[in-house]
Amino acid sequence: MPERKTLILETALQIATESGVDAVSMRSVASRIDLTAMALYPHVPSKEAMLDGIVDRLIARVKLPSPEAPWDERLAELARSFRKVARAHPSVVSMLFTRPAVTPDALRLVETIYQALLDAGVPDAEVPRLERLISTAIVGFVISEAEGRFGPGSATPRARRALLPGAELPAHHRLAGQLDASPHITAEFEADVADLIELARRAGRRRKSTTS
Amino acid sequence: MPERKTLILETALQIATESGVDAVSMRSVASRIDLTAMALYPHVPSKEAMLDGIVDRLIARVKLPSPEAPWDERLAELARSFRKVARAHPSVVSMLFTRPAVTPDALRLVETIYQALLDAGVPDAEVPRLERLISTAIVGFVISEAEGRFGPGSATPRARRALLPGAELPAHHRLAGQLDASPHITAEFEADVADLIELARRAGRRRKSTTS
DNA sequence: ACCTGAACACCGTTCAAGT
DNA sequence: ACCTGAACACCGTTCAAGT
Repeated sequence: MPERKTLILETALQIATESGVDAVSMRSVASRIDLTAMALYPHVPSKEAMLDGIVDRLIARVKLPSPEAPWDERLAELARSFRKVARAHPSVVSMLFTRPAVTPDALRLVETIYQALLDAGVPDAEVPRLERLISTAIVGFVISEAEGRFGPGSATPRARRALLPGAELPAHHRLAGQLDASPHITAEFEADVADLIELARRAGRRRKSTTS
Repeated sequence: MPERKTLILETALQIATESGVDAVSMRSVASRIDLTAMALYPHVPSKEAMLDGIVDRLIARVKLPSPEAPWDERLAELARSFRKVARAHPSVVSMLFTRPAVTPDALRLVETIYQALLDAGVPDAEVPRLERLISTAIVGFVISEAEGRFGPGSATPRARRALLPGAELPAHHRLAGQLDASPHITAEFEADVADLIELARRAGRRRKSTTS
């Protein structure tokens, strides 16, 4: 019987991907599978639940890294495949913080990160915090990318600077050269991932040096 | 003439804070200041613009740190005062990623971070990326906190684990003791901020060791 | 210029009715 | 059990009309 529910949620994900989350309505989803809006209610109790379900379907698409790889490679691979899924469904990504999925698939993602951090030698007491920091930074990056928060966006860096007198923005002006160049976003993602892995590595080393 | 616009946006922020973003409508905002919904349009071109404006008003509340403090203290203070504002308006916080403010106040926040990173000795070429990483992690934390993504939330850690057979979740079970204890969220925030500052410090040292 | 009230084309959801 | 169609109480926004 979960077949019907999955069909509804996949249809909702499809509409969100094509036309944005705002285009998802009980009526629009129902009509695509030749039903009326009210026919959805036995399977999905509310629109809120439908939006939660869209996020679930997105999470389910993320590929887990091979458990044989070294811990830092596992973290990097997970981050990359997460970003890949996100880039395929940009308008859905903004719901990742506000509708945290509590599903087996979501749990497996967290388990993968916990395991990597343990293998890095991070003390048990620090693992949950580091998992939250890393996943928050990765999800935040991916949302920012999807929403165009990076890149010029609506206002070019130059136009932005013009909002305030130059005297108030010495750092912006010193960095004008960097800011006006459009950033290589994949390189930036890799550098962020490397920095986060470095934090984990340091947390692992701290333990070892205390232990030995 | 911007008085009227500010009144409208502050009213919208007030309603969002009291009753959630969903309670903000052209009609609800207008009626609180004894107008009809249509009377808002000369000042706010659309509801989307009104939601953008709510975020602007939130950003405007963030206190900047004293420029005399050491760079790492400035970063930590900015993060803390940002979190303080966010905690006072939890339901508004989720819009921070999706509606990035492009206003003088928002610009001053970024300028403060740029300046701190430059003072830390971070090479010009790395400052924009580190600013984005730090602000993404901080905003992500604050959204997660506001949305209850940390803390037990809807499903307790124990209930979460029950979604999958134990054999699939060795790390979760090893960490059960940590996970079942409710995290001290302010301490976690401080630890995250310290880790992010540490990344900046290392980026600064890397430069110095190359230079000398 | 600023505001109103009616109207339009949507919503999510409830409910009585059908098969 | 599953689905429908009408209805309710909302939306954002347009438009003609008022002052």
